[in-house]
This record gives sequence, C-alpha cells and structure tokens, in this order.
Amino acid sequence: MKNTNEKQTNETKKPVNFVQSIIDEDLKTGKRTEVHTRFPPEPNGYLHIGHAKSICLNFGLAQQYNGICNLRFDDTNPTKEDVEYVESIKEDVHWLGFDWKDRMFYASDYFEKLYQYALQLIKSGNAYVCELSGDEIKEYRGTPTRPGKESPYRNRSVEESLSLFEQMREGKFEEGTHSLRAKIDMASPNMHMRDPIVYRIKKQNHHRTGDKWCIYPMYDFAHGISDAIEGITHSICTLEFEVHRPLYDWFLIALNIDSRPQQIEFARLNLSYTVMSKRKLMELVDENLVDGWDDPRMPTVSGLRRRGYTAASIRNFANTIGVAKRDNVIDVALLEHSVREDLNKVSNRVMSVLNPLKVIIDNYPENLDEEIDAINNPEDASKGSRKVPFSKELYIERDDFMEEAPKKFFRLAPGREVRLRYAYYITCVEVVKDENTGDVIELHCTYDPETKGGSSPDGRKVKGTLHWVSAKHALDAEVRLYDRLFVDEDPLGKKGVDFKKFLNKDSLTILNNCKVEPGLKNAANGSLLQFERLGYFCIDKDSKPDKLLFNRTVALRDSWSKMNKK
RNA sequence: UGUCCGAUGGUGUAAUUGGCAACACAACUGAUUCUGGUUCAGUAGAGUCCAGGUUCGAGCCCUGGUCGGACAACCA
Repeated sequence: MKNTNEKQTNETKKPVNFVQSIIDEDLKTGKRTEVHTRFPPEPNGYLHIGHAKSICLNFGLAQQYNGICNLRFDDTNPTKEDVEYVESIKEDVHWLGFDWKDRMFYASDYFEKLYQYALQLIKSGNAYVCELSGDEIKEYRGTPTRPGKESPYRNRSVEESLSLFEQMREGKFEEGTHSLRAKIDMASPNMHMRDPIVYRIKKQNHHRTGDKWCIYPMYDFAHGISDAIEGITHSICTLEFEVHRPLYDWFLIALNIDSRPQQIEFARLNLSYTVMSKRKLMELVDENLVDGWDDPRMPTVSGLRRRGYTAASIRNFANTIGVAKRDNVIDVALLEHSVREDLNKVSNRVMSVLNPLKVIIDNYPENLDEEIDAINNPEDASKGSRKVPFSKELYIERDDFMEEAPKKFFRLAPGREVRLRYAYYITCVEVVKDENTGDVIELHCTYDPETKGGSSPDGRKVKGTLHWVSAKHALDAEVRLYDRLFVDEDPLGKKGVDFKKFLNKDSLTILNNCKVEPGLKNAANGSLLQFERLGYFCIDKDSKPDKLLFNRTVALRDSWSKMNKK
C-alpha cells in the first residue's frame, strides 16, 4: 500500500513508446487534433495474448489521449470466418477490460461503399478487370528480384471493365476466372504494388451478408478505406504490413479520400515455449492435441482466463513488455511474474493437499474437533479470516516429509518438530510403511497443546510450517497441474521440423486424490485462490460441488526446489 | 542481383532527442517472515553489431559493411 503514490509516479514517468511519440508529434504540430484507433481482428480464430498486446495498445492509446477506439471485424473472406469467432472475440475484449461502446463495426458493413469505390477506381482508370487465371497471375507477377509483366487485359477500356465488374457482381462468372486489379506498376520493387487484386469472386455464404455478394474486397483495399470511413487517425498494425503501407496510401490517394489515417507498424509479441499463430493454434485444436481453444495450456485469452489469469495481470504484462519495431521473444517467466504479482494481492489463501500423507496425532483427543482461525489474505486485512477444522487425523503433503532428511530440509522427518500452519507444533514419532513396497503409509506424531495457534509460550522456534487439512473434514478434489505446452523455447524455429514434435508430453498432470478445506464446497467457479505454499489455483468452469476441479494457474516461486536443482 | 524494416546486459524496454547507458524480468547474496510465498536491502552482468566520418563530445547524426526479419494467397 505504501506504493500507491510510487506507482502513480512510475506510471507518469513511464517512458513513451515510439507510437506515442508519433502521436505526441502529430498533436503538437496540429496534424491531428484527436486520437482515434481501432482493433481490427479477423473473426477466423480465437484471440491470443499477442492480440491482447494489440488490444491494450489500441484501446490504451485511446484512453491516454482521451480518444476513442473502435472494434472492427475484418470480415472480407467468407471462407474462413464465422460468428463463433466474433462472439468469442467480443467476450475476450470485454473481459480484458475494454469497451467499444456503440462502435462495433464490420468491414462487411461497408461492402456497398467499397463496391462504389471500386467503381470509382475503374472509372478513373486505376483499375481493370483481369481474366488471367490464378496461376497466370502468379507467373505474371514476377519475383521479388525480377519484375513482373503486364496483364493483356490491363489496357482494356473503362467501359468494358465496368461492365465486366458488374457481371462479376451479378455472379455471371466462375470463381477464379475474373478479378478486379489496381493498375499500378508491374515492375515495382514492392510486390504489393504489382497490380494487386482488389476484388475476387467467391461464391460463398458470408456470416453476415449471406448470399448477397459473390465478390469480396481484398484486405489492402478494404482495410484502409474502412479506417478512413471510421475516421481512424492512427491505424496500428504489425510489422508484416509494413510493405503494404504504400498500397494502403495509394488507394486513399487514388480515390481522393480526404480522411487520411496513418498506418503505423509495431512488432508482434512472441512468447517463449509457445506458438502465437492462429493457424498453428487451430492445428492443435483440430488435431485434439489440446482440449479446445480455451485449454488452459493455450496462449489464447480464453485459455489464460480458464487457467486463472486475471485481466489486470495481462494488461500489466502488456504495459511491461513495451512497444517497438524489433523482433522480440518475451520470456514466459515475465507473464508468470505478472500473474503472481496480481494474484498475491487479490487471491484468498486456502489449505489444500495435493499428494496426501496421513498423519495421526497420537496424543490428540479421539473425538475432539477444533476450529482453527486462519487468515484469508495476509496482504489484505479486509479479507478477514475463516475457521478451519482440526482433528486427530490429518493429511499433509508427501513432499513435506522425508525419512532421511538433509539439514537444509526444514519440514517433517523422524524426531523433528514443525508447525502446522495456524494450529500446533507436532513432532514425528513413528513412520509406518508398507511391508512389501516399503512406501510410507502414515506418520504418527505428537502435538504440543501449548502451541495452539502456532506459537509456543516458551519461545522455541521451528523452522518449518506445513499446510494440512483435517482428514475427516477434507473434501476430495481433482487438481490439474499445467506446464509449458512445448519443451522447446522456440517450437517454430527449427526449419523442416514440425512444431508439434516439440509438444511437452507432461504439460498436463491430473491429480485425483487431492484433499481440500471443507470451506471450498460452495466456492464459485472461476474463484481465484492461493493454495498455501503451493501456488495459485482457480476453480474450473466444469467444477461441481460434489466433484471439485481446480486448475493450477502458476506455482509459487520456490527457492527450495531451486536450491535442490543445484 | 530487388524493396522495406530492424540491431542496446541472458530476455524485454528506456536514455531529457548530441552530454559519462537506466528500468523490469531472470540470476545471485543477505535480512524479515507462522507460506522455503510476500516484503526489504544489496551483488553481478552490456560500454550500445562492425569499420570509418562529423563533433569539444555519438547508443542517438552521416557513409559503407555484417547479421536478422518481412514481402512472390484471388489470406488477413
């Protein structure tokens, strides 16, 4: 809490990124008087954390400069798009904490306008209907190092193109036989300027316009004009569109459109140990290598949400990684740090035992049940405390006991005394093992009644504090532990090797015999919790009061295991 | 043999626009702690891709290289 002011100063002191510098300059010189951005997803897949970066950038900029940001679906290719995706995108953007108010648009809203602009392009001699086949167009286009050659249809009359284009719209031609092309320069060193296609025939039902159209505009044509129609001032996109910028501008100039949005490109987010491509993610979904788009191992917004990530942590992450033009790979540890930071503040603590080991307290009264006070969140006193039942038989974590323990092991071992969190000090007096396997079955301990509450009147110290749960009160639960989806830092980086080869076989571990505090019985799905000493967990959407199901969001930092690795 | 873009500790992002390279994550010490968590204090790690140039002074400007990325869907 002492950081409230400090945080603010940090925020104000926060360095500006290059996009903000451009906007600052535009505002200063009077080139712009306002900031109007947009987030323009194509509804052909679910949003991932890379999109979250873009959302935070676009909506964030609008907030910072008192401007506005539109949500616009770039739905110009009916073969790939679907309403399922538009719904999920809307949900994700809202969940991330952004509001487009009444400004939700679709490129398909502008199909008629776009068509009129296409007509205008033809009339001004800037476009023509081409009858080359796909293969021919490819051949005529040349290569990056070799100029292309002009289409034989390039110089046909305006009237002929106009008539042909109308017939295209009327469905008179088959797909691939005709296209509308901008007349620019087949020898341009920029491939995108070699008479790019403006409209193509697709006899496909569109998720919004149905069968009204059988010709659809291409991205380069539709995007800039859509931006202009909406009065976008700064059209922010990723680096791969940099080469498209001359074309973006060319259309606006050729059509004499006054509104002149400026395209600015930034480097997309890459995260280590995962892939960030809708196509690749869809591959994982389609081949059932993950359990859908919202599988908690997926870098999708819905996956992260199901995993237990908070919107605030993702926003904070997006602000931390910055915005620049150089390629980057962010260490997934930074994302994990962002959630821990937030969850530490907001999540209630609870005691759960993942791998139970029975402990019997020999000198504890047979039929006594006690209610132990436990603090809900030491970081936030307003969260209060709760009662946790304590009795003669308990479960502790198997990892918290070692028969032959090194000196640095602060937990339970024969003859050693530890504290049961909020309860009593106990000392291990006997280890019961399975005669055949030699496995430890249960532990017998004694407790010191004087240490109730977790401290001793004689002031003696114990080094270790264990979490526990009363055996007869405990609730059974299933807990899913997640690890990185890929074993390789850069699954796409090995040429010729399918990225799926790097899938981590141990990315999901299901624990079926977990014991949790009884108070969790009716906790709401989606609740975010910290299992003391273990990590942050959330209650999965499929959890039921009689079949509790938890997802581990991220483990706590663990200097003990780190120390053991050395 | 093309065009465009980029290059700062392990990672990412800064550097008052030409003034002795900073912040975060990661790492490592130590302190505190009824979570081996949190918090706190501290340590180490780059001399800014290379070579020239301009300048009193260059990570920032200029020239030439090197390396990396993007571009040849009727995808976005």
